[in-house]
Amino acid sequence: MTQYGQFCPVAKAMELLDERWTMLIVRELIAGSHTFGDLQRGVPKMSPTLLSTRLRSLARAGVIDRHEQGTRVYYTLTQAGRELQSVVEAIGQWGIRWMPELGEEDFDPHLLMWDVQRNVDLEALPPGRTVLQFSFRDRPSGQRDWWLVCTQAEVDLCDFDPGHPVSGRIDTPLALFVRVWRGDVKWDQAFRSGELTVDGPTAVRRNLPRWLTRSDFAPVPRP
Amino acid sequence: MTQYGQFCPVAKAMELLDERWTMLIVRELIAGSHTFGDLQRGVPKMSPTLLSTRLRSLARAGVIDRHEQGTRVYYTLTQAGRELQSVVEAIGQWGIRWMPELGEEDFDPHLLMWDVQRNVDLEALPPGRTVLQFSFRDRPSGQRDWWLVCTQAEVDLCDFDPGHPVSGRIDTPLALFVRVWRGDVKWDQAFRSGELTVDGPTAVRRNLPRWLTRSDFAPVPRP
DNA sequence: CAGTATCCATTTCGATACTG
DNA sequence: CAGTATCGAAATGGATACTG
Repeated sequence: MTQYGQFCPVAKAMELLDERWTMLIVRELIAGSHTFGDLQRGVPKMSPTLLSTRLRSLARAGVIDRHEQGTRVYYTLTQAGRELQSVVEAIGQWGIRWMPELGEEDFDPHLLMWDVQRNVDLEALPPGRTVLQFSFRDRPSGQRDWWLVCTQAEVDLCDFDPGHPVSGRIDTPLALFVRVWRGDVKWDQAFRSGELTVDGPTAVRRNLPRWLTRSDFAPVPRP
Repeated sequence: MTQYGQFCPVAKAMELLDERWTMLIVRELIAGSHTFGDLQRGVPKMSPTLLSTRLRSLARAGVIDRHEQGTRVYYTLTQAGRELQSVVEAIGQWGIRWMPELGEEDFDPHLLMWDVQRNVDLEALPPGRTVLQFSFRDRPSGQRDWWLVCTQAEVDLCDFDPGHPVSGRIDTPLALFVRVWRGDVKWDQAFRSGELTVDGPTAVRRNLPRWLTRSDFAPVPRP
C-alpha cells in the first residue's frame, strides 16, 4: 500500500481501498462469501497469490477477520468492513449510471451464473425441485449451457447436465442476459425483442423474473 | 486503466476510480479547485506529469470537462463528476472512522493551511481585515509560520510575514492542529491541554473556532 | 481445499528538466 | 501558468507450479 502523505480521511481510506481488486473482494464478502474458494469464484481473474496478499492487507487494516474452524478457514467482515457497504453501494450506483459501456471481456458467463445462483429468490419458487437451464447461444460449448438446480433450501449451479427434468430453458445471447441482470434492459424488452426466449410451461415463463432476481444495482435510475 | 473483465458496476467504476490519486483529484474538484495550479496544491506530492495523465483519464471517462478561456485552462466536473460526491463522502466518512492512525509523513503544514484557507467562514469574521498567524512550533522555519489575511471578500495565505498587524496568533504542534481540523480532538480539549494557545484579544480567542471551520468530516461520529 | 513459491514482463511512478 | 519530455528505479502483478 503506497502512502499519499495526506491527513485527509479520503486519502487515508484510499491508501487501502485503491489497491487493485480490493473493493471487489469487499463486494464479495458483503455478498456473503466467506472462504478462499468462494472469494476466488467472485474474482476468477485474480491469481491466488494476489488474493492471498489482499486478504492479508484487509485483515491488517482491520476490515476482515481470518479464523480457522477445524480444517476450514473463514473470512468475515469486522464492523469496519461491514461499514464499507455504504462505500460499495455508492460506487456501484455511480458505476451503473456512468460506466454503462461493457467490453467483450466483461461478459463472463461463469461470473454471471455465480451471481445469478446466489441471488435466486428461494421463497418465490414453487414447492419441490425447479431446474432452470441457460443456453448462451453465442458462446462456445463449455460456456454455453448451465443448470440451476433449485430447492427451497439451496441452489446448485452446474456446467453439465445434472440429469433432472428441466422446468424451463432460457435461450439468449450472453450480452443480453447480462444487460437484463444489470437492469440495463427490462425482462419485457428482452422477451419482446425475441432474442431471449424461455421454453417451458406458461407458469415458468411468467414467474421466471421473480425467481431470478437481478443485480442489486438494477433498480438504480439511469441518467 | 487496467480492466477487471467483470460486468459488475462496482468493477467498472473501480477501473477508473482505483487508479492512484484519482479520488483525491476528484475531491479537489469537489472542493472547488478548477485550475491545474490549484489542483496541484491539493496533491503536492504528485508530479505534474501524472496529474496531467489523470486529468486526461477523467476527461475521457466523462467525469470532467477541460476548457480553455482565453489563455487560462479550467477543469470542471460534469454531471457524472458531481455525482461522485456521494462516493467521496462515503469514503471520507469511513476513513475518518476506521483509518484514524496518521504517520509522520501525513502531517504536511502546506496542505493543512491550503485546506484551512479555503474553508475560512468569511461571514463569521468581523468587518475589516483579520490577520491570523499560525506557528507550528515543532516545525523547522519555512514550515513553521503562516499567515491568513482575511477580508469579507477573500482569504490570502502567506508563508512570510505580510506586514499587517496580527489579530491573533495560534501556537501549536502541527499534529495537534491537524487533529483539531479533522475533528479527532475538540477545540476545547486542545485549549485545555495547554498545547494549543491563542495570543490575542479575548474576542479573537473566543471566536476563532467559528472562523476556522474544520474538515467536512470532523462531525462524523467515531466508533 | 487453502493457500505459497518463484520468476520475470510490464507497468507505474518519481525526479528533474524543459517549453510555449 | 500549464503543462510535456525523458529516464531509470521500484513496484506490481500474471503465469505456473507446488505444498500440507
